[in-house]
Amino acid sequence: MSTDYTARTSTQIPAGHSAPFPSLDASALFAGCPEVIGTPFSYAREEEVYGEGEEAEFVYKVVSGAVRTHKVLSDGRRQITGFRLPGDLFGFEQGKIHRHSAEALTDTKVLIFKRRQVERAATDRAEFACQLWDMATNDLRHAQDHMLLLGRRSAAERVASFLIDVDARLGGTGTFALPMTRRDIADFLGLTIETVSRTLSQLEEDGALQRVGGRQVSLRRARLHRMIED
Amino acid sequence: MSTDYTARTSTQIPAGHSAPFPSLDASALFAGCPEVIGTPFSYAREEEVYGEGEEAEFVYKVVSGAVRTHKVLSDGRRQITGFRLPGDLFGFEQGKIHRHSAEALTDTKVLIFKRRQVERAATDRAEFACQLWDMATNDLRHAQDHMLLLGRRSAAERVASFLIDVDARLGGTGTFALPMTRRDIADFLGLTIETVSRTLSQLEEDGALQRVGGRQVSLRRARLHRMIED
DNA sequence: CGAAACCTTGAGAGCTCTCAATGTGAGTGG
DNA sequence: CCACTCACATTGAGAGCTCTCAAGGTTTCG
Repeated sequence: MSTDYTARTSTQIPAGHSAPFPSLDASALFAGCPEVIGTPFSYAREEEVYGEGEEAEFVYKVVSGAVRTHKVLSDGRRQITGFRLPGDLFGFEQGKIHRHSAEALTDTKVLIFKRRQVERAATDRAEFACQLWDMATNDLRHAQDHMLLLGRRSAAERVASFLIDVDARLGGTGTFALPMTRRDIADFLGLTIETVSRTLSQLEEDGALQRVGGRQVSLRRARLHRMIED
Repeated sequence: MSTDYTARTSTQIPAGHSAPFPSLDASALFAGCPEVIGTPFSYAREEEVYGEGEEAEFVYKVVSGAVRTHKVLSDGRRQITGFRLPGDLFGFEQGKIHRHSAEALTDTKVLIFKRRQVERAATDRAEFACQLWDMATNDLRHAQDHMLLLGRRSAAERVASFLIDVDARLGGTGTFALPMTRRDIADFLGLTIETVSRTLSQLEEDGALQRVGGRQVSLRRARLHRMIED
């Protein structure tokens, strides 16, 4: 079985797909801005796109593959704040410095835009600035949903919610391969890898999903939805 | 001793104060937009400003007092996503519906703006739209910081971090009265009121702060900072 | 001064974490 | 093609942190 999640992702997620949790669909964002040209670039699996504290010189649009953004504490504890899939934009900052890190989950292709060019375009064209605003507001909504998950939901609810979200982003068929490791899932959900693993086993035992190998899952979405109630 | 936190807040936080965690300072946001007129309005302590699911017809700017925004699950579990103090703007949504609720912590004065007017102004004036974008990006950064807190920090770290943040927003003197209840603190930090209370007692025992009554605190900021290391 | 809301403290339970061992799958080299 | 290796995932046992339930204390406000 192939481990080329990049290929799988790019076939299952059309460029115009409306992403359920991170960014607003941005496939058309730069369409009317010929002055904002993206440069194609590639990152290998696990390669860093940018690190916390670096100058925020560019913004990025995922073409294929997947990227995680996260923050870390000095003792290594890590919180993944989001996964970016094809069509998503990321790398925007309020100041000049990146306040989080970004790494490629798999081999990933992106378009790179000069931050200053984007800001210039936003300053010149209100419609464009409004799209950026809209995108940020949408990201903020997802962040608030995730705060509720991290602050108030049980491990089973977190995992069920996560599976439903990933399914929706990967086409909504109910059957897919998780494009990230248990560690990434754990660091996104505020759990340990052992708890994620145990919870998946429990969900399978309860008939809420089936697994093939470590990554491939088939969800019984009605049961999972019932577990999160909201 | 007075419990008029509204008055205390409004004297300790100048209108132009740069807020450390929620919104970008927005004191001048509508300055150049005479067509966007805010209507003064007041809310009593514990009064709802808007509820989740309601149409998002207005946006709000705090003049005095304080507001909390939160999400709730059907069984009552609540996650406060932020506290809004004078100068802060809130109530923006990506769609037409509020995805969270907002309530006044204390008697609160706000300026209300018609959402459609704000959007019109953003469409017309790129500079204005950029300010809104910037504000949303700033909110997003704080949301990401809070995800790290909720997902990966211990109760002691959460409380210490919270106290430092509130101190900074209330003037940075190290001595202040908490403008919210233990329940609000707990629901912001993803803890129970008992754990918040126990943690405060422990911090006092460790010499990291002193308390007078339930709300007044004096921080030893160096010690608190040492506890969060990041 | 009295009532109600808020806060603190205690005891025990439970959920998740830690530490450890075993199992599984993908890529590699013989 | 198969054995090997390494990273990843699962499972178990016990500990620990936070929660729940309960009682008592404190503050606020009428």
